[in-house]
Amino acid sequence: MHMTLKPGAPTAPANSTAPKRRLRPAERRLQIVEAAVAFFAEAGLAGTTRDLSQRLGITQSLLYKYFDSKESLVEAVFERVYLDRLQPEWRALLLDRALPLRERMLRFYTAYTDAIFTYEWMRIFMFSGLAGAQLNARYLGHLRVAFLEPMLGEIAASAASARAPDMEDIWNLHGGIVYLGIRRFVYQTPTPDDVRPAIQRAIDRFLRDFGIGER
Amino acid sequence: MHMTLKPGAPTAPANSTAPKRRLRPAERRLQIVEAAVAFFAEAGLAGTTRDLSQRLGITQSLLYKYFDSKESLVEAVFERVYLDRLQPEWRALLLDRALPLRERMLRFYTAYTDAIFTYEWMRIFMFSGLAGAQLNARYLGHLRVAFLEPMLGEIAASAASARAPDMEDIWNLHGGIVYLGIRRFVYQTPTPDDVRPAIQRAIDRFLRDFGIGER
DNA sequence: GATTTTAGAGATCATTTGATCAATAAGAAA
DNA sequence: TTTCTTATTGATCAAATGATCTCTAAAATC
Repeated sequence: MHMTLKPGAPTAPANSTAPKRRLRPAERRLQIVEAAVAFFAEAGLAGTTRDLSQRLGITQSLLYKYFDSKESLVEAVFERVYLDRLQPEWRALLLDRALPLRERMLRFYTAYTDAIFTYEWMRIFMFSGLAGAQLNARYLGHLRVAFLEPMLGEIAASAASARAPDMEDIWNLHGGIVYLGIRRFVYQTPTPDDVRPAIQRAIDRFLRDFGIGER
Repeated sequence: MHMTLKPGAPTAPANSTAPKRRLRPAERRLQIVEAAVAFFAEAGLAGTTRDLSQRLGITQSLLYKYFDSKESLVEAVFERVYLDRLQPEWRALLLDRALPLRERMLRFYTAYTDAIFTYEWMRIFMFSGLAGAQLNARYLGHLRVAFLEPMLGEIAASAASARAPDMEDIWNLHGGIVYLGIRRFVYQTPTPDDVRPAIQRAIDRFLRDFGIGER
């Protein structure tokens, strides 16, 4: 018997509302990329072009009209998934001393987890990390410089106690929060529907430790 | 061009010290499983049997003398990787009130991260999680019942303040620590060589939050 | 040393899968 | 309506890959 260990095509109905019509290139391309995001998130980056095309209700060869290779399709998927997830204004939010630091961090992590706690993002990020894609390192570097380091600076500035956090403390806070998404979407283990209470407690715990009271 | 997105066989020298001799079945089987652990950790569970056999310096067909299918080989890999990682005595350690709680938690997480912060374990755990293997959920369930819930109980018992942690707080602590390994082995991003200081700070921060002083 | 057992190699099969290309028909242009 | 463009299909290729089978030679047994 010929067995493969890849997840393959999980029971996915071919687009049942099949108009079977010719689409304008731009539309079709977008449709393909969006389906590919969902498909690769589920099946992994080793998912086959045939399974993807079946899910779209188009022929496999049509994919090659829009992408030179599977690799370039995956690249388009990355672009689509990563693009515009990190909002530059979050930086201003974190630095806005008109707001209490706790409030700023709460808002930041609420917005951040709203953005990345999706089945597609979480899993594709993991898949690409495991595949050794440079993207992840760049993403985390950007995250650190644009948001986490400013956050660290603000906490240090507010810290009443002698102790101030270092970058590893920040990563610890960050990891504790992100782990919620990993449990939910990678390990597919039960997690609270609303993650905000857990996040709030994590942030409060963190700030309290550096002498920044809730009140 | 025929391109595949799988990591394939990363520049791995075929066992250069090739004695090329006949091994007794038990030895050969073990040799295969150990090589498979390293190989699948690197290439993912979709790595090919041919690449694995090449790395071992044996023929691909020989693998099938020892395993019915690739699937059963992967199962043997799981068994090898998961088996005996979690030491039952850690539970007794966590419950040993002769030791300060902080000390118990410190020792537990030192032992735990010593056990799982390896390239093989971290990556194979992620791969199998993404592949939808039930194993991960079972593992985490076991971890929770055997260690994390006892830990939660001990913290609640020691908590001076009115507030006591709930399971999500424990997962937050746990996630913050495990994230170190994810950064190192999955995202392959720089992390401190010695993780103990960061772990110590995370534990102290946690305990302090529930009124359990270091001193 | 002769005989038997079986670990291992090598060839090969059947699918799978990324990719290509000529033929077709849907829709726009005339 | 007719003509033209091109999105889409269907057939096909070549390489990759899990699996099987026969044969050989190393080691165990006598």
